Amino acid sequence: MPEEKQTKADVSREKVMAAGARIFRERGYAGTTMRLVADEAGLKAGSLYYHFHSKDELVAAVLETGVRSVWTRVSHAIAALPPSSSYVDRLQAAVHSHFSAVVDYEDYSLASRRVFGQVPADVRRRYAKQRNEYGQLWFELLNAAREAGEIRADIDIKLTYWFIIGALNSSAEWYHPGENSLDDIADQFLKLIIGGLESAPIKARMVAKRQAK
Amino acid sequence: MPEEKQTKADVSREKVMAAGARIFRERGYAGTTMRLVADEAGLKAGSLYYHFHSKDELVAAVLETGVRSVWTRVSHAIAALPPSSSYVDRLQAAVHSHFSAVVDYEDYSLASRRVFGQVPADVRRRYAKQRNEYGQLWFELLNAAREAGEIRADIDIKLTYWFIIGALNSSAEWYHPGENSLDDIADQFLKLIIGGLESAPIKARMVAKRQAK
DNA sequence: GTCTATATTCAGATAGAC
DNA sequence: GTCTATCTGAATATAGAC
Repeated sequence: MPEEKQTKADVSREKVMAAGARIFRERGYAGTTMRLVADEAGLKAGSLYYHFHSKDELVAAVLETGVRSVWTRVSHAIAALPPSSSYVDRLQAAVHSHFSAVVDYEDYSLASRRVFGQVPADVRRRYAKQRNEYGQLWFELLNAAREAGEIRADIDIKLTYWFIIGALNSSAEWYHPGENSLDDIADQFLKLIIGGLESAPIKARMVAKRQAK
Repeated sequence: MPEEKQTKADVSREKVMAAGARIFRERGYAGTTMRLVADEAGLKAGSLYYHFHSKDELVAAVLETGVRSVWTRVSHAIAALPPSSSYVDRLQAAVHSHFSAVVDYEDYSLASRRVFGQVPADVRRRYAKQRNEYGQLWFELLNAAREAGEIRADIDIKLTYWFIIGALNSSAEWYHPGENSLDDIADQFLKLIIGGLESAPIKARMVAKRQAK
């Protein structure tokens, strides 16, 4: 095999990208300077251009890595379920794995959130396309769950998607490891998403009312 | 009365601030130049400094206006309810008014989202303080609802707050007037927040299971 | 591969005329 | 109040030594 290991260039490239994610996350697109990225990566500014031909190429790589990481995690989590799993089970796996990925790759997640809308139009288009492809996974899941009667039929799927993803993605903004465990938060989110806020007595009354009709 | 109307300076100041919100929203903190803001406001760059002594002062005003607008809208909506209203009613009013304010003041909402974390530390501190004060309104509401037994007791209030606010605030990112009406979306969000995703039959089964214990 | 220059462009902010 | 003109610092990107 020609390349069995990472070359020195691969290692440096990854370091530069990780540094980029950190700085883009903190300072946005225009606020990030190649000097700051270089410092964070332990290089000099000029050296970055050996790995990325421009700032745009760097930010594109960060964005791309961000979606891909989450996407991979979520699709693996769903694929790992037994085939007999219900759609609600699958949704739970998706919520849990998306949330944990957003937190684990927080530099990339937050960098994406922050610089999307600030990057040049062509970079944004490529990234939006990729993000929509990942979104398809959710659409199909939600649609299937609805057709199977496992989730309510009176709510728009696209809206549901935005709602869930919006809530989950914003978690990287405030999550501090240590306060609550990641699993704990994911479980509470699941309860909210699936069961909603209403308390059991109220829920029972609502259900009774609906069934009385 | 000394000032019965807005002075010319007031009018210009507001124009500059609105222009600032638009540009900060689109390009982030560092990506926004005083020249771009001036263009948008129909002035020359130098003239901005008559109204705001620095870029930081401008961004601080935009952030401050953003929270204040939403806060005012939400507290008025709650105050307008009959005193006999349930906590769930109040929550519904809060969700609806927060959502509609975020959409109505979308330049300010999105500018805040995007530049928070990019602005100088002292500006960020002031804004975070104000945002937390607004958050108190939600904490108190959610706590009261829980104590009254109207919402489930097995979920952390702070988490619930982040969940709801995260979902609502992200709406400014994708909302396009015309597709769905604002009220329609707000209603669907309410259904999700209060009742959750689960369909009526599943909900009934869950409730029955819980009551059987 | 990474370094030390350096060119070129453009930003925030000020001064003073109108 | 708004303009024009300009100072000063800092950014991206390149060139060429090591």
